[in-house]
Amino acid sequence: MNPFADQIAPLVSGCAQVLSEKELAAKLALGRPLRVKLGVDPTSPDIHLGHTVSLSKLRQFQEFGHEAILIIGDFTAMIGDPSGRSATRPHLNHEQVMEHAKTYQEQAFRILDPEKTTVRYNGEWFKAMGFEDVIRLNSRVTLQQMLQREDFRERIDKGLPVRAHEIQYPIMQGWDSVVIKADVELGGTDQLFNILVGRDLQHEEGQHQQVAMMLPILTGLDGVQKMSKSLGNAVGVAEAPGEMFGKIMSISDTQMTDFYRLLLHEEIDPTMHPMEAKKSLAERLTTRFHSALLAKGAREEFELRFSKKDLEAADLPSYIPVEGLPCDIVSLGVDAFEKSFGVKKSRGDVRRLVEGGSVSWRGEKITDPKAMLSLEEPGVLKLDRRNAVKIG
RNA sequence: GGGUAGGUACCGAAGUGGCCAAACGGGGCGGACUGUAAAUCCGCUGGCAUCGCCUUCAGUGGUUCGAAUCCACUCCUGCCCA
Repeated sequence: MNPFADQIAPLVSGCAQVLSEKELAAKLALGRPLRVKLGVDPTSPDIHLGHTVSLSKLRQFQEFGHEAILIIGDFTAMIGDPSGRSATRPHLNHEQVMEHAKTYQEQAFRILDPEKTTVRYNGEWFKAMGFEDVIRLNSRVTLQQMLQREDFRERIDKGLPVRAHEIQYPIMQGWDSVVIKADVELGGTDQLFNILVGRDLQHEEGQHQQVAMMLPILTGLDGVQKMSKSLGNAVGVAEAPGEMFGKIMSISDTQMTDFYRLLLHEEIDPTMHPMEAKKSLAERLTTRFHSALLAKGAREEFELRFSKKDLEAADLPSYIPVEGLPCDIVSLGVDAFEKSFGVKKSRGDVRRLVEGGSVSWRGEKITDPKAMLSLEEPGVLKLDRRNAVKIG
């Protein structure tokens, strides 16, 4: 009896596209564990919720007894995946990439089972290739194929540069599949092109072609672009419970549908108030990456601070001004941002916050940037929407 | 290699000798309203300081009382030709 035969439905569920289901069924019918590839490029040090969509699918394969191969693209990260990009990515050196790779792998294991995961760095084989090998590899694809990509086309139409190394990216990602003899490759829908190149190259090498399984792309906090750390719209899996909860609370109602589907694999209860549904979403996701206890705490803290607006009772960082600092509101604000939140603000930034009416001391709004605070009494200094500190 | 069009703040884009820290739009931030939602309205969006000062319009040097704007050279990009 083939242990994998009836896995097709659950494996395909949640995918945006599978090329093809028939091939997947055929592979499962072989009765052996499949080699399932997922590649991640450590272009930033953190994994975010967007990554977890495909990581979870890989996890599912693992649980079904297949072999999960996580490719850390230490070489490809230096080029940067051009998928969906309207500009060349900034070049990262190998040292930076390896630095990121460490935390990346650790964070990926918050979703994957480390025991059952094979981790491979693609520098392992790319570093060993000589120029001759590169040429040989390049001769397998045509320029026209590479230029079919929408993102390149768009750049060409707009007169923006497409650099020669960028077209190497899909070839490299494809070669990864050849090296590890992948049966299946997972990726976001934006990976379709890259994954198909993998199929072509496998075919050229006389291998069976991998099945492409594309997962939907999660939109970031801006509700427009895909979640990405470099776009500043991401929720990192390693973020503190409070941060995570708060960020999820800021998504729009329309986006919630996707978050529910892609991250919880369910539909929103239509009878639920949207805000309640969002709190529940935030709490469940925070539980997933931290714990039920911390998630509950984050929720309570959130309600206290933002719903009841009770800053006094909230658990705020306490702040002690540096010795000899003048007690005018701007100096204090700049120092507090830096000390308590690690955020560097210019005096102008803080002055604008004051003038904009976002700063308050002991519950009283301060709009005069020249105001002096007497710090004799303890109290709460509210700096902006989400940052406040306790003094004294 | 030749021709040609360009390089302005986070992005797009005006400005082509003084009124330019630089129009306008987007984005971002803040406020009001809310549910840290959406929509809407208002304000802010180089740095430091009380008029004011300082650093910015690819880079370097120059012309000028005065340059983002003119000149020279350099670097970078697109397009056309070879």
